[in-house]
Amino acid sequence: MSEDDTRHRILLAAGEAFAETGLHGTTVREICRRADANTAAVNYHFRDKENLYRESIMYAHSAKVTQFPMPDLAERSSAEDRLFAFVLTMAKRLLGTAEMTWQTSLLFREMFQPTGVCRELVEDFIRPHFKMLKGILVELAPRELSPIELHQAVFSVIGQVHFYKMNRPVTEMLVSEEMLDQLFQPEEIARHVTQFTVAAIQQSDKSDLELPNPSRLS
Amino acid sequence: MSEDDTRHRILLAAGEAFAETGLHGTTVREICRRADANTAAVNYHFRDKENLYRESIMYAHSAKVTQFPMPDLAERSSAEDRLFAFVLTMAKRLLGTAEMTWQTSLLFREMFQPTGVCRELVEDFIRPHFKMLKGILVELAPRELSPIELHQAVFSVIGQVHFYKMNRPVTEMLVSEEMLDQLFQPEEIARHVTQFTVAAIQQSDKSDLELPNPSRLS
Amino acid sequence: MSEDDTRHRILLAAGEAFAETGLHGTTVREICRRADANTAAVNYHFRDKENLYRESIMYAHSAKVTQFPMPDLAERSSAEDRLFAFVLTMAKRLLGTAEMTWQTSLLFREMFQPTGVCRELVEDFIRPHFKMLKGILVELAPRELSPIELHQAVFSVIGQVHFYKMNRPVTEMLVSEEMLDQLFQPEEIARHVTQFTVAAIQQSDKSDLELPNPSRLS
Amino acid sequence: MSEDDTRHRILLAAGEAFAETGLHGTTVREICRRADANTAAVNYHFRDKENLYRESIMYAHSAKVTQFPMPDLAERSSAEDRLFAFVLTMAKRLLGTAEMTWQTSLLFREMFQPTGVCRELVEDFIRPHFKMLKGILVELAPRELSPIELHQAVFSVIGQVHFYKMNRPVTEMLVSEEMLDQLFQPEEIARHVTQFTVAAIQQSDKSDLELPNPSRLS
DNA sequence: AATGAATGAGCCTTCATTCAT
DNA sequence: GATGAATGAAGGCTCATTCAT
Repeated sequence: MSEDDTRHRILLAAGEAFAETGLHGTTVREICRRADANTAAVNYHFRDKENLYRESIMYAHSAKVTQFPMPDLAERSSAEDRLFAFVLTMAKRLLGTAEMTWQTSLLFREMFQPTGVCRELVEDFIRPHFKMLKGILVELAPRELSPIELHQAVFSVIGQVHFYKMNRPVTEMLVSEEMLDQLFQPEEIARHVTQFTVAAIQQSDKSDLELPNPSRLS
Repeated sequence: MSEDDTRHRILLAAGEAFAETGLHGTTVREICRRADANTAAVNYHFRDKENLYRESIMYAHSAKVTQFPMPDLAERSSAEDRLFAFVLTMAKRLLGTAEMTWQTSLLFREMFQPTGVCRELVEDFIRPHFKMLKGILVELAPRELSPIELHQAVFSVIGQVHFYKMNRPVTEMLVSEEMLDQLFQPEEIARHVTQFTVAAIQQSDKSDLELPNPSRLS
Repeated sequence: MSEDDTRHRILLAAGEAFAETGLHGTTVREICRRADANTAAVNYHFRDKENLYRESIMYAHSAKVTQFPMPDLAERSSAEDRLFAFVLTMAKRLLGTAEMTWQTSLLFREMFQPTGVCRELVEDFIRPHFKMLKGILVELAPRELSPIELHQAVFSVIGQVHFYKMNRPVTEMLVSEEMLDQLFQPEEIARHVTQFTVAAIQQSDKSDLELPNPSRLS
Repeated sequence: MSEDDTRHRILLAAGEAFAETGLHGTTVREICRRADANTAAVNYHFRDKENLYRESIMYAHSAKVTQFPMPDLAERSSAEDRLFAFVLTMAKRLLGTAEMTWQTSLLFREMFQPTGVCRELVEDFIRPHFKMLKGILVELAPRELSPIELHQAVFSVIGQVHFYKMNRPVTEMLVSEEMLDQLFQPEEIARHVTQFTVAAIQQSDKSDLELPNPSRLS
C-alpha cells in the first residue's frame, strides 16, 4: 500500500518531468524530489531510469485512454457522427483538461523519436484506432477510394488534430489570446476538422485538380 | 580557412546529433568526435554548448530555406497553383532529400518545446509564411471567412503537411513499405493536401453540418 | 560512523592541502587522494570546494583553540604574568607541535587576504582576544594611554609574535640552525616578547623621543 | 621598444593580479587582458607562467627599493635616528602610496611560502638589511647583547612593522575608521616602533623578569 | 521493504601552452 | 617579432546507481 503509493507517486512525477524536459533532461533526483521519495526509490521500484521512462509512457497513455474512452461508435447513426465522435475523443485526449497535458506531450516525444516503447503502443492502441478511422472514412466517401487515397485521408484527419498539440507554443506567438482560447477548444476542433474532412471527401468523386507540372518549382 | 572549416564541421555534426538526441542527450564529446575536432573546440568557437545548440538551429533553418526557396507565387495564375507551390515547398523542406532530414527534426524539437531560439525563427520566417498562406486561402474561399475560420483552415493545411514529418516512424509500423514510398513523396503530399484543402474550402458556403449535441460523448 | 570518518578525513586532508597551496592551488582530486576518498566525496559531504575551504578554516581554528586553550588569566597575580600567559598561548597556537602547523598557516592565508570566512572568526575569537590583550596592557601601563597608544602597543605585541609564524622560511636562510631551535621555542618567544613589551610600556611615562624631522628621508 | 613596452605592461599587470589572487588564482588570460596584450604574449616574453611569476616578484621588489631607497644612515648622528630612518623606509615600502601596495603583497605571499624566488631576494636584499638593523641595535643597547638576544630584538622590530602590512583587513574589522588612518601612517608607525624599541632595549640591562614557571600553563 | 551514504563514470568547461602564419 | 587559432590535459561538479543496513 505505502509501497504502491510511493511507486505511483514516482510514476506521476516522472511523467510530468519527462514531458517537460525529456529523458535526458530529467534527473532521477528531480523526479524523486517531486515525488517526495528517496533517491534510491527509482532504482528500487523501477530498476532503471530508462525503464521508468518506458513505464511512465505506458501509464501516460492508459491514463488518457481511461480518462477519455472512445465512445461506442456503433450506436451512432451516420458516418459523420462517428467521425465527429472519433475526432472529439482524440482532441480531448491531446489537449485534455488544462494542467493534465503532460501525458500527451510525453507520447508525442516518443512518437517522434521512438525509443522502443512506441512499438507496443502502436500494436495495442494505435493500429485499432487507425483501422477504426479508415472504416469511418470508407463509409463517408461517395466512391470507393484506392488504398493510397484512403491512407491520405486518414493522415489528413490525424494531421489536422495533431496540429493543435504540436504547435501550441508557436501559435501563441502568432494569434491573439482571445482567439487562442476559442481555437483550442476540443469541441471546436472536432467540429472544424469533421466539417473540413467531410467536405473534402465528399468532393472526391469530382475530377482531379489540374495542377501545373511540378517539375520546376523548387 | 581551416578556421571556418572546423567551425562549420562542428555546426553540421552538432545539428545531426542534436536532432537525434536533443540538447541534453547529446554530449559535446560526441559532437566533436563526429566533427573530428578537439573537445575544446565547441567552447572555443561557440562559447557554450547551449549557444552551439542555438546556432545549429538557426543554421538548420537557413540551410533548408536556401535549399528549397519559396518560389515567386505572384507569377502563378490561380490560387490553387499558389497553394500547391506553397505546400510543395513546405513538404520538400520537411522531408528533404533522404539523409538530410536532421534539420527539420531539430526544428520540430524546438517548435514543440521552445527554448527561446524559436521566437526568433517565428518572427523572421514563420510569421511571413503564415500570412502568405492566409492570403492564398482567402482567395480560395468562395465567401469571406471569419478570422476563426481562416485560422482553422490555415491550421488544417499545416497540420496535414506536418503529419508526414511527425509520424514517419509510427506510419512505418502501420503501412506496407511500397505504399510508404509513394505516400511520402513531396509531390504526392502536395497534390493530395492541395486537392483535399481546395475541396474542403470550396464547400464552405454550404450550410454547416448538423452535428449531434456534443454534450455527452466522452 | 564510517560517515563521519570519511568526512573528517577529508577535512584534515583539505586543511593540510589548502595550507600548502591555497584555495586555487589545491585540487579536489588531490584532497581526496590524500584522504583516500572518492572524488565525489567532497561534493557529497561539503557541497562545494569553496565550502570545504570555509569549513576547513573553521575547523583549523577550533582545533588550535581546543589544543591550546587560553588559561584563566583572572587567577594570575600580576599583569606581567597575565601577559606572559597570553603570549605563550598565542605562540603555542601559532607554532604548535612540529607537524601540526598547517592550521595556522591556513589561518594566516585567510587573514592576509580574507575570503569572507575571516569575518566570522574575527567576531567570534579575535575580537575577544583583542580586548583581553588591551585590558592587560592598560594595567601594565604606568599612566593612562591614549586609544591610539593603546592600539599601537597591542599591535606591537601581536606583531612580535606573528613574526615567528610568518618568517620561519626566511629566517632559516639567515640564522644558524642551532640558534633557530632556541629562537622558535614558544616559551622563549613568550619570555622575550613579554620582557620586551613590559620594558617598553613601563618607559612610556618618559618624555617622547625627539626625532629628526621626517620630512625628507625617503 | 614596442616589444619592451608590451613586456613591461605584462609585468605590471601580472604583479597586480598575482598580488590579488596568487599564482594559482590568476589566469594568463586575465593578465593579458589587463595588459591589453595577446594571450600568447606571456609565453612569448616570459616562456612560462611560473617564470613570469618569478620575474614579477623580482620586479616588485626592485620597484619598491627604487621608489623608497634606504637613506644613507652613516650621516645620521644617533642610533635612534638611524633606527627611525630604517623603520620609516621599511614602513613606506610596505604600505607605500595608496594603490601601489601590490608589490609588497606579492612579496609577502612569497616570503610566507617561498617558491624559490625568495632565496635570491634574501641574499641580495634581505640579508644586508638584516645586518644593518643588527648594527643599529647593537649600538642602541646599553650592554653587549648575546646573539640570541640580538636576533630577538631584530625580530621584534621587523615583526612590529610587518603587522601593519599583514593585518590591515582584520584591523579594519576591529578599529574605527578614523583611528585606522592615523595608525597606518608610515611616519606614525616609524615613530611608535622606534620609541617602543628604544625603550625596550635600553631597559635590557635591568634584571630579567621573574616569570612563573611556564610548565603548566597550557 | 526501503533508505541514506557513498561512488565511478562522465559531464561541460577552462587552462596554459603551442604552432602556423 | 608577434599573434590568432587551436588543443591536450585537467578542473570542479553532477549523474544514475549500488550497497549495507
